[in-house]
Amino acid sequence: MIEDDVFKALADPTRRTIYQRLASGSMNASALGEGMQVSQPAISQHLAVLRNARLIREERDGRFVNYEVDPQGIAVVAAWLAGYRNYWPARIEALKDLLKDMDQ
Amino acid sequence: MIEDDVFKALADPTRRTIYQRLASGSMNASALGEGMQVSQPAISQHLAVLRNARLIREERDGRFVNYEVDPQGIAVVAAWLAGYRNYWPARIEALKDLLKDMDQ
DNA sequence: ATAATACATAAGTATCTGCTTATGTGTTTG
DNA sequence: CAAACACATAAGCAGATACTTATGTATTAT
Repeated sequence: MIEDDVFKALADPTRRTIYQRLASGSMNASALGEGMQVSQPAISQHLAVLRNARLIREERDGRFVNYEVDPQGIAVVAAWLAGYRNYWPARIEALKDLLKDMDQ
Repeated sequence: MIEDDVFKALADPTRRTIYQRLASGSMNASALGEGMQVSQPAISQHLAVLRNARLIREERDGRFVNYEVDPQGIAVVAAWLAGYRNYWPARIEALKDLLKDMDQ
């Protein structure tokens, strides 16, 4: 099930970091690895998990592989969340505050 | 980190089912277990994980423990998602369609 | 008081996960 | 062509996870 793949993919903090980086601009696998504390194969494996969940997609460019966000994956989260709309903080401002707090 | 707890908690399909049930009305642990394919201790353990992520909260009532949705947990997901607003399907109708598809 | 009920915790175990090093595949550069 | 590069895959392993059965702790019913 795709919903399961998406939530399992997002359960890992390293994958959420990768996703966040890609959301700020597509880049290749090596660029993604820079500054991260895991090996190249680990990044590659994480990318495979994210891709399988349709959270990202790839486009080969010679010996490079460019990765970018695939809206399909996050749409699953949005849809899931929409089912619990009653429980969201009512105002969007509250969300923005929460976001600010979460930037460490 | 609470974000990590939330996403890890939601990674398990049984826990998402429990959460869904609670979203449709608070109930005690035994009621939650009914119809599910896991043992009573398993349910209890899942509830502890959900509670630790602030996705649910409990209220003891004699020998019963009533569980209900805690908006704090899902607010974390909403906040996370808000950061990727660019990638959501633009119209809420698209979300509703997706939701319909996801009802098996 | 005794038994039953509601739930949590303990301990053990099979499976899953994320990581590593080693190696493979394809592409580009010198 | 040979070497370097970008990335994926294979294999192995330590730790996490989800489950089980057994037992513990309150609370309520008889």
